Amino acid sequence: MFDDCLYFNLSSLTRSITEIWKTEFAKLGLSPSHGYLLFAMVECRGEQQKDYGGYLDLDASTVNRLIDALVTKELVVKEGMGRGSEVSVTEKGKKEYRRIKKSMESLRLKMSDSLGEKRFNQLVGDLSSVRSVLTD
Amino acid sequence: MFDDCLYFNLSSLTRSITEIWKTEFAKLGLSPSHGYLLFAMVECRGEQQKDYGGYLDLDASTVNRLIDALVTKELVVKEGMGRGSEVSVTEKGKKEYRRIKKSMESLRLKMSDSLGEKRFNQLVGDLSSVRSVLTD
DNA sequence: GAATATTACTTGCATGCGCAAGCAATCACT
DNA sequence: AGTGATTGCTTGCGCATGCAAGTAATATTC
Repeated sequence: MFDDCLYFNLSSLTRSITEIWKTEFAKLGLSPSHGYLLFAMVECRGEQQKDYGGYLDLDASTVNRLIDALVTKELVVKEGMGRGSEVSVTEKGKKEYRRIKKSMESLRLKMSDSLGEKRFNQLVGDLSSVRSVLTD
Repeated sequence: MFDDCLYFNLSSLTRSITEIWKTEFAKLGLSPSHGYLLFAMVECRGEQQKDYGGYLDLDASTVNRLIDALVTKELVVKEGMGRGSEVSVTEKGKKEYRRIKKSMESLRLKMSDSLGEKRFNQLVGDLSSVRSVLTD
């Protein structure tokens, strides 16, 4: 009924894909968001919380809570509170990063297998292009 | 950083698009989900709750709660509870349906304008095709 | 037609996210 | 340096959604 509808297709597909990502990341005891954030923290260490919000396109408050969860899991440490605070990735966190990277690669492979390389690339390209049009 | 990542692009774009849809539907005092459900209820009246779950790709419990919200807004009525219950759209609901339809058309136009007809169609086609591959 | 199995709706709980308001640190201007 | 503005982190709240367990209606089997 809504097969031609952008909103419906996007919402529905996102739920499916999120489910796949969740299952893969559950092996690491993380949600996808937590994994992506930790990944970003390792790749660009020393950034402020708000910068991660930019990379992940998430609200600052969401990033803040994700970080607190990573602290609880001892994957990162946070020194101080509020504006002055600093976060850094622990050794445990760095190990987790490598697993996260593998999970991401494995997911990419899995999707590219099940959709076909061409369709996969087409989709990601489209999404990225539309995203950049909308965030002008 | 995640520009080539399916999950990131999908999640992020869905948040943007949902925002646009929310803004449009807010004019009707509805959320997109409520609007889409009401739309479906008018187009296929007499279905059971679970069928709408199929059309909208939503869990039965979610549909149930959406319906209860529509009842509160007096857009539909529900007779009975539990398995035997029947839902039907009120006159008020049918009027709302026409506005919803207009909103959907207006959004389609808006997106097709800002993305370009070609890119818009490409994206919707891709999403739909990928969705059908994944729900085999 | 009575017992059992299946199905459909409900409800409680959890997760992910944003917004708005609060608070605290830093900056800018004088 | 002092005052006010800005910025960045925090927290409370609300919304959308799913899953799991409960309940009640219907179907199936004998």
